[in-house]
Amino acid sequence: MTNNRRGRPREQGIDEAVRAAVNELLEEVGYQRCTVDAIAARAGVGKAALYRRWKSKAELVFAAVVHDDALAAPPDTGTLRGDVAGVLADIQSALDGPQVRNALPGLLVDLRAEDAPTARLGELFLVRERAYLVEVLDRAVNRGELLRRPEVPVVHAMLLGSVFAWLHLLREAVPSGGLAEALAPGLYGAIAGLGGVAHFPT
Amino acid sequence: MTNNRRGRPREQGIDEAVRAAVNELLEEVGYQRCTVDAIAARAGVGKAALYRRWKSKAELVFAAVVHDDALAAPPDTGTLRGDVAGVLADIQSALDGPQVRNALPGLLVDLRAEDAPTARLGELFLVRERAYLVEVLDRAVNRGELLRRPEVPVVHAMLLGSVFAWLHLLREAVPSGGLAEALAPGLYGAIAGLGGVAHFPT
DNA sequence: AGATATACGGAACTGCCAGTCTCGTAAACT
DNA sequence: AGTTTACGAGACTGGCAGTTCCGTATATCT
Repeated sequence: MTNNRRGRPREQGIDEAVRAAVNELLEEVGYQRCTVDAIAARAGVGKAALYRRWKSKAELVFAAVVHDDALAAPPDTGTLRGDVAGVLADIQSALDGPQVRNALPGLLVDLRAEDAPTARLGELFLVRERAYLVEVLDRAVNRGELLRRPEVPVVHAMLLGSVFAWLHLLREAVPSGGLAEALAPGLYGAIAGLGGVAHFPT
Repeated sequence: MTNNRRGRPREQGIDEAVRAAVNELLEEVGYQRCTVDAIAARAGVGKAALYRRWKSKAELVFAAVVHDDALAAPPDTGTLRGDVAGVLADIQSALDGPQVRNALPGLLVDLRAEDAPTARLGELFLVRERAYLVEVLDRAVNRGELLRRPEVPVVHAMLLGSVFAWLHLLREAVPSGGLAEALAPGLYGAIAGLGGVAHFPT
C-alpha cells in the first residue's frame, strides 16, 4: 500500500489531536473564546495545518463536534408514542452535550455567514433527521395509529424547535428524567392531533 | 419644566435616527456586517454618542429592534384553539420582521456573551410571553376546555421553539397563510393532550 | 541519488471590528 | 463667567480570523 499523491503525506494524529483540543476548549471557555490560536496551541500544531484541513473555524469546530453516533436511526419501538420519544432522545443527545451546547449558537451564526456550500454542512443533519421523522410517521400510518401523515416540516419544527428552545432560548434546566421524556407527551399529542388519531375527533 | 441634570442635555433626535439606521442596515447587510461605525455614519452621529446611550452593540441593536406593540396581550378569542393561534401570531410577529429575522441569531450570541444584567434584556420578552401563556392556559381551564394546566415551560418551549426552528434552523419559507396558522393546529393538539381535554382519552 | 512536491511548527503579518479616548465646539446649568 | 455634559470627527487599542513565509521533514518520481 503506497501513497499515490506527491510530497509528504499528512500526519495522522493531527485530526484527532485537534478534535480533542476543540472539545476541551469548547467546554472550558465556550465557542467565542475558543480561538484558532488557542486550538493550535493546545493541539501542539501550527495554524497552517488547521487551514490545510478545514476552510474556517466554523467548519473546524463543526467537524470536531459532530459524532456519527448521533445519526443512528431510532429503533422501532412498536408505537408512535415510543418512536417520538426516540426521535426526541436522538435530537437531545445531538444538541445537549457539553461541547455542542456551548458551540451551537455561535456555530449557527458563523456557518450561515459563510458561502452556501459550507452552510450545507449543518443541513446534512437536518436531512437525516427529517428522513427518520418521515420513517417514524409512515410507520405510524401503516400501523393504523395515524389516519394520515402530518406535514413533515411542521412536525420537524416542533420537535427540533422544542429541544432547541428549552436549551438555548429559555435556558431551562434539563429535568432529571431527561428532556426528551418531558417533551414527548406534548409532541405526541401534537402529531396525534395532526395525523387524525382514530379516537381523537377532528 | 427645567432640566435637573447638569451640562448640555442629550439631543432628542439621535435615538430615533440610530434606530432607523440600525433597522436599515440589518435589512441590507445583516447583523454581522451592521458595524458600529456603519451605524454611526448612517445616523450622522459620532460613536461616542452611541456608547453614551448603550453599553454595547448588542444592546444597541436590541433596543432598535424591539417594538413595544409586540408585547400586547393576545385577545381572548373565546376558545383555546383561537388563543393558541393568537399567541403564535404574536411570537411570529416578534421574530419574523425583516430586521429581527436578520438580527436574532447574532444577537442571541452577543447578548449571552455579556454580563448577566445585559443578558436579562432578552428575558423581559420571555417573561412577558410566559405570562400571556399562563393566562391563556388558565382561561382554557376555567372554560373547561382543559382539565388541568400543562407544565408551562414545556408549552413555552413548544410554541417559541417551533417558530424559531421554522425560521432559523430549518429555514423553511413562511407559508402564504402565515406561520402561526400552519403551526397552530399541531400545537393546539399538544396542549390539549397535555391538559387532558375531556374527549381526548388519557 | 537528486529533484520535486507537499507536509510540519513557529511566527510574523493583514484586515476587520468593538470599544475607548482626545480634540475642538455647543448648549444647558449655577 | 464658570462648570458640566453633550456633540461629530477621527485616532487609537486589543483581539481574532485567516494568510504568508521560514527552515525543516518526508514522501514520490526519474
